[in-house]
Amino acid sequence: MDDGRPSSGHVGENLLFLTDEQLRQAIEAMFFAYRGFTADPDRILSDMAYGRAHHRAIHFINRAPGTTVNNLLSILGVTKQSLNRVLRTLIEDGLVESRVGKADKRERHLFLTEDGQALEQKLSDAQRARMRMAFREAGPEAVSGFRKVLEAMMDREMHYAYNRLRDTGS
Amino acid sequence: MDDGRPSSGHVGENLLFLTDEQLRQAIEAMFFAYRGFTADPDRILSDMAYGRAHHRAIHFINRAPGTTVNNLLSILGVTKQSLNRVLRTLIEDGLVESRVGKADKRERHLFLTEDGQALEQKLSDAQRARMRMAFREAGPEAVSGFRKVLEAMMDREMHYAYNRLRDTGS
DNA sequence: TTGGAATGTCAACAACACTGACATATGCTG
DNA sequence: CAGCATATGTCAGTGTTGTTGACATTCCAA
Repeated sequence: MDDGRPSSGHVGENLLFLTDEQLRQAIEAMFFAYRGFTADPDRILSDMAYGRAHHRAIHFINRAPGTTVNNLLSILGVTKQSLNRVLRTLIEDGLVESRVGKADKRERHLFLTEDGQALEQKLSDAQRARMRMAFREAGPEAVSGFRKVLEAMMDREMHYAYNRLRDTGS
Repeated sequence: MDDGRPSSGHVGENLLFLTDEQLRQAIEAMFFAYRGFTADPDRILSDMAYGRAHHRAIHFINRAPGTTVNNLLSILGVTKQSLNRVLRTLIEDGLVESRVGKADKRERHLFLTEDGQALEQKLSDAQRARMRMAFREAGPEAVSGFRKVLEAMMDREMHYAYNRLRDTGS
């Protein structure tokens, strides 16, 4: 293993990229890139009392305003206790509003307040700026490939969640 | 913002992909994909007393055998205290060996033991399997684009680290 | 010999995840 | 209505991973 030769026997032009070594480089690229991906928002958040978990909550509430706690839970893939800790501080600080559901009063629908939207802007501006630069540098065809690979890398349920957001988002 | 139109004024054919909405979708794709990316090793590690930090250390020690603690530190981007906690347990458990440097006896050179290599195999096999599937599904051109975008997304220093590993690795 | 670099260690702390248990309000169904 | 399920919130405890700050040791080099 890891001998730098293709993992399947035949060396076809369209199989060359599946070398174990190539795969490992891709794994490392993913690791380093994700660090860059989160670096800018992390910097902004560390000045406040918030962390990455707050960012994720804010992002998805902004993305799907009125979403329920349960829905957010399934998107974020954490326990309700973990999410609740984050949501509580965001609500206390007036960045998120929690409204009791009309149809089902057990549900809480989550919205960003003006302050919450302002922070979301600040965070996603930074993150988008980096993404935009990377996309410009890599070119349109690369971007399409980038998306394709990422989608293929997701777990099935996450892919569903991703598509649901896509459909309502744009 | 986020109105689904390009963020820059002019709508050229080669700028269309830079819509804020597109960027946001890419951000979410990155988030969901990274979860998938780490899911398999995380599952394996949770059965043992290890976590993601141990995986990273093992990965890069395997990648660059004999690397010094300081070098590993700069790659991983954590404090020496944080890394040391992880390394100590790995050494205690006989997965990593720390040898005093010949030229400079202050330095410790890190190697995986047989057990360490076995675990590394197990972890990276799982991670590569997912990556391989994603690559197969997306196709060679997509893979090239994927790599391009990831590289453009890294911080400068991380890009250097990445290239250093690339050069020695293959 | 003195200063600095590389490493290791101790202590305290914070963010973020987990499990388990329990409470409350609401909705649904028999 | 009674009973069960659902949605949410909360309390307590724990674990991993990160951080600072302080200090010791070892060794190289000027």
